[in-house]
Formats: sequence, C-alpha cells, structure tokens
Amino acid sequence: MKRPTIADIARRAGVSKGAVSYALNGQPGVSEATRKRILSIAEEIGFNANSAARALSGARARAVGLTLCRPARILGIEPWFMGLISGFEAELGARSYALTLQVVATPEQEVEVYRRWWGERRIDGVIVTDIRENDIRIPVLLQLQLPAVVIGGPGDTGPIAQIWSDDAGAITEAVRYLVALGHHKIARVSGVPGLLHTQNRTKAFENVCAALGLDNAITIPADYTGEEGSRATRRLLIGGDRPTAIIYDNDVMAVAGLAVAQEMGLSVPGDLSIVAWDDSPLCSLVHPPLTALSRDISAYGAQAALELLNAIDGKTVGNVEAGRVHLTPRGSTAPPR
Amino acid sequence: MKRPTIADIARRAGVSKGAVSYALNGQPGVSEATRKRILSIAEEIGFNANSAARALSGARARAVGLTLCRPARILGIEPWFMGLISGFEAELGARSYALTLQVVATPEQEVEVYRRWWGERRIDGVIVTDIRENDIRIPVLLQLQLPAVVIGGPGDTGPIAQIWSDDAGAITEAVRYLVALGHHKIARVSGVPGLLHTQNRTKAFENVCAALGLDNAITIPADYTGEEGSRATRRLLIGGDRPTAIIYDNDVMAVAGLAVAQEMGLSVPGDLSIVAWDDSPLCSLVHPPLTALSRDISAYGAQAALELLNAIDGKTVGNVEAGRVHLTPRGSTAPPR
DNA sequence: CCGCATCACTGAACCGGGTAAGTTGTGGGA
DNA sequence: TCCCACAACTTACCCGGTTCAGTGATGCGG
Repeated sequence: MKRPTIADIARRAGVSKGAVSYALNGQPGVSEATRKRILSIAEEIGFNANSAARALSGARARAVGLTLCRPARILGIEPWFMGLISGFEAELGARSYALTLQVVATPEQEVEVYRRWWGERRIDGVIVTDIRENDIRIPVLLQLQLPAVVIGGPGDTGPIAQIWSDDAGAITEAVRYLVALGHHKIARVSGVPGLLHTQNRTKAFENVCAALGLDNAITIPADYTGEEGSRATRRLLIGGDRPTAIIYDNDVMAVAGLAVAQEMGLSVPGDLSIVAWDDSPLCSLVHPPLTALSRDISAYGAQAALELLNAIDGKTVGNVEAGRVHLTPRGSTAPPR
Repeated sequence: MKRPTIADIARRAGVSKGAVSYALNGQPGVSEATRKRILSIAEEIGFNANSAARALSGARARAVGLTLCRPARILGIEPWFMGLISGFEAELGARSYALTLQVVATPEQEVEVYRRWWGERRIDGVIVTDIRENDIRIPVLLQLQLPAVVIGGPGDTGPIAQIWSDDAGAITEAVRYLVALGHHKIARVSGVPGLLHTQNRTKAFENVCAALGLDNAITIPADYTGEEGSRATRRLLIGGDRPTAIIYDNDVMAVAGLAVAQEMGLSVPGDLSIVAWDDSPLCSLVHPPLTALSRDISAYGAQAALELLNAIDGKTVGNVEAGRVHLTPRGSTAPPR
C-alpha cells in the first residue's frame, strides 16, 4: 500500500526521475510525447507529489497560517471569522494552498505560533487579524521576514500588506441616516477598545457627531459578546437621558441589545432604533430584522488571501481598501416617536 | 537570514548531525552533558526542526485535516463548527499538531481533498463530519487506509472510530418535558434529511410521540438555515391544527422560528413553546431566551481529536459516546394556554 | 562533410532530519 | 595484561522531489 513516487513513474515510463519532474511541472526539457505519456501514467496510478519532499527542496510549503485570538464562545457565534475563512479558501483552494488554523489565547502565544510555524517551514505566510495599536506581532513578522497580510486598520504596519474597509465612511453614513430620520441622541456600543479598527470607528463617530452638533454621543466599550452587549445596552437605557438610537460594533451585540429593549418593554424601532455593524443572516433572522452596515466579508477574505499570495511571491503589495461598506436599512430603524 | 538546521547546531557543538538528532529527540546515544549543551545551543539560536524534512524521513506530518461541506452562509452563523474546532485545537495544540482546514461544496470534492492531502502526505488523519447514510467517504477512507474519526451517528462506519452523542435520548427528554408541561401537539423542524443524525433524531421523535400517544407529531425537513427555519415555521403555524410547541434541530432555525412567531403576533411561550437543539450564546441572546438541548461541543471536539490521535498511533479505537446532552429550560417553554 | 546549436534526456547533488551500522575509547573482570 | 562490553559518538544512506551540469543525437547552415 505504498504511495507512488516519481521514481515509480520514471520506471514505468522508462525515463529518469528528472524527466518526470520536468514533465509534471510543465518545465521545458521533455518532448510533448513523453510529457503526455508521463502525465497519463501519473493519472493512472493516482500520483500526488509528496508535499514534504517538495517543500524540502527549496520550494514552497503551499500552506498559509491563520491564528484566531478570541475566546471560543465569541468565535463560535460571530459569523465574521467563518465568512473570512471561506473567503480565504476560495482563493487558496483554487491554487491548492492549504489553510492551517490555530486558536490561541493571547497575542504572545500567537507570536510563538508564528515563530514555530515559520521555523518548521510549515507555512509560507500568515494572515493577521485583530490588529492593535503598536501590535507586538508586527516587529516579529518583520524580524522573521515572514510574508503576511494584515486585516483591519488602516494603521501603521510598515512594509506589510494591509487590507481594510472604510469604517469611518460607514459610520458617518449610519449617523447621517439616523439624523435624517430625526434622531438627536445617538449612542454606540463598541468592540474591544484595544483594536485598531475600534479606535478608528470611535474617532470617526465622535467626529461626525461633533460635526452634526449632536451632544451626548457616547461610546460604551464592550467586547463583541452578547453579555457585554446586553450590559452596555442596559446602562444606556436606564439613564435619564436615554438615546433613541444605538449603533453596535457587531451583529451579536445588536441582537443582544434588541432583546434587552424588548425585555424592558421598549418597542423597536418605535422607542429605539438599532443599527448593527456587519450584516449576517443573524440580522435578518430576528424580529424586527436589523438595519446593518453590510460588507462582503467573503470577498474581503478572498482579497486578503490574494494579497498574501502576492507577498509570498515577493511582489510588493500595499495598503488596499476592500469593497465598500453600505447601509442596509431594515425594520429596526425608524423616526423616533 | 537562513533558518538554522541541525548541521548548524552540530558545527557549533563540535559533534555530528547524528548526535544532534539523538540529543534533540531524547534518544539514547549521547551523554547527558552533550545533550544539555546541544539543547542550549538549539534554544539559543531558535532552532525549529523543519517539518518537511522530518515528515520526509518517514515520520508524521503532525497535522490533521478537516473539511467543511456546508455553504459559507451557514458555516458563518452556526456556532457548532467553531465550537468543535476550538475543541480540536485544545488537544492538537498541546501536541503541536496543526489543523488544516478546507471548505468544500460537495462530498465528492471532500473525497478529492482527502485523496490529495493523503497523497501529498500533508496530513496524518482526518476528522469527518456530517456523516450520511451510505456515506461515499467511508469506503474511500478505508481504501486509502487514512486514519479518521467520524463525528455524528451512531451508524455503520466499519473499523473507523466514531464519536456520537445520544440524540435519541435527548429528543425523548425534550418531548417528555413538553408533554409534562401539558403540550399535545408537538412539531419538529429538522436539519438536512440526508444526514445520519437527522435520521436518528427523526426516528426517535416518532417513537417517543407514538409511545406517548401524540398524533400529529410532524417533522418538517429543513436545512439548518434561518430562511428554511422561517419557512417551515410558517407552514406549521398557518395550518388549522397548529402545534403548541416546536423542536428545532439547531439554534439558528429556532431563533428564526421565534421571529416568525413574533411577526405573526403569537406570544412565546404563551401561544408557542420553542426548544432549540444545541445551546449556544445565541439562545440566551434573544428574548425570550430559548430552552435548549445543551451539550459541551468543545469537549466533543477535544474527544474526537484524541480518538483521531489514537487512530494515527495505530491504537484501535471504537465507538465512543460523548458527554451527555441535557435539557436547559429557559423562557421559551411554558404550559400552553 | 564539418561544426555548431538545439533538443531531449540522464546522472548526481541537494534540501534537512532520522537512523542503522560502524568506530572509537574507556573501564572492569579474569 | 588481555579481552570484552558498553557508552558515546561518527559515518553514511534514506526519504522524494528539484535542479543543474553534462551527454548523445539530431538538424541545419555553410
């Protein structure tokens, strides 16, 4: 039950190993007739090149790494990561690159995993998510010269490729929309404050609120979980001067906020309008369906994978903005009564 | 910027490559003093064994594969897979095994991926989910002699290890609970009918309903998505003889069902009780929170990973039942009025 | 008919770690 | 003092592709 090697093919074709290698890789050095013969033998005996041997002789490992650094209970429910992953796969799979996954607890562990993977030559590059201000992973990536692409930002990542979406523009659009509906008291429940895109969003939110003359434009920090989303919502709704609209940094917290409002006897959208960041089936699932800031997460992931493959090939890649974010109005937003 | 090899260590320690290999792997053949010296040099220069070279010389690839065969929009929202994955990681990471992921569209593609991975010696084994009746993957796994563990069932997988949970017992418990509350008309919205565990659940549901003398115990097949969940729920609720309780095969469909009930002006749990399969943050997020059939998905995944590692080591493994499923009553179930 | 370029291929080295077989050197027992 | 056993190594080859320097045959121009 030994798996076939190029030596087996060579023997059957009556040529040398080298010729088989050229034939299989579309290199010049063999005649068209021989190439066809070799390819048909390979097909016949179900040959697949041993990836270890290939990687050993200088070539690529043909795999990229992804570490996820969030507690399992958030990973599970957030559609974001799975959307991203299927986007990666679309591009990677087409080039028969494998995706290697590791769930870690801390950024320090993440760095350790990068070091190990790269040292073992297990991967050709990594996709870095949840980028923070002065992220400790960036200098390590540079030091290791490990090809990488950063998702989230924009921020300072030096020569490392970056994919980001226009969060500032999106939140501005959302606030303007709510103001157009007649809202004056708009609050926001944010994701983890340490993350770069959270900071970008917060800054943009404050800017647009100031520009439109809205006071009380408060941002309550949370952590993307339903529990924190509920807590933050309760804090906002029990106050004397309660907001008539809340923007949430993800869909999970928005759904939790909706439940809190219902539980407190407030009608959505009559008493409270809700906007969720990241449109997902979850948003259309609940009643009323949630107005959301939509973007094509899968396409985002696909683009990131493409940039990473370019970086691996040594092509210089820059700072790419992914497809636009747009507002999808649904039943959870209306003029305040 | 060349990455260090055992030859570098050998040179610095003034010994041969072989001695270094013995020292690093804890094999006899070097003195304790030399071993310590070699280990400290390895530590100092940040040595990591090239996984390709290691895999090439007969050893393990130290990676396992997982294919996900569901559309991205379901994968994203279902907490199930991410829970499973973080369970795998807990065991795999501890042994520095990598997890290689691939999203595919059809079982045929899945088989192709298995063949390629195994042919390339990229992985040592695979985790197989969403097992069907007469699953086409089973004979291929046997033919390739690819170590594997099947999640879901129980069913006939021959000598391949299997992890399953007592779905029949769980659904029996749920139905008995609803009957105890006073329900007589109980319906069910199932997952994809082709899957083995769906069939097991359907059979058990029919059995317990027959045993308790419930007629009209209808199962409507769906596909785990919110849309299908809504559709099935509407079909059940517009009928003349509408059920007072519905059991859903996953949390997503249950949440969709809740939204449909609210949209139709029915109160939950007053007019309709809802039970979700698989407890996840989603269930406690909505209002009212959903009564659920809970199980520790992460532990399930960890156990599967452990069984797979055993199978890879050539140990015989059998048919293992994972931790118990139990009913977690919440606000979505009550006596019918 | 010769010389040279080109093609189609062979042979062997190489990647980096694992390991069986061979070689020292040392100590202890008879 | 000799012999043997054993520890502590070294040597050399293996794994399975890739790649580069050669080699023989062929074609072609002059």
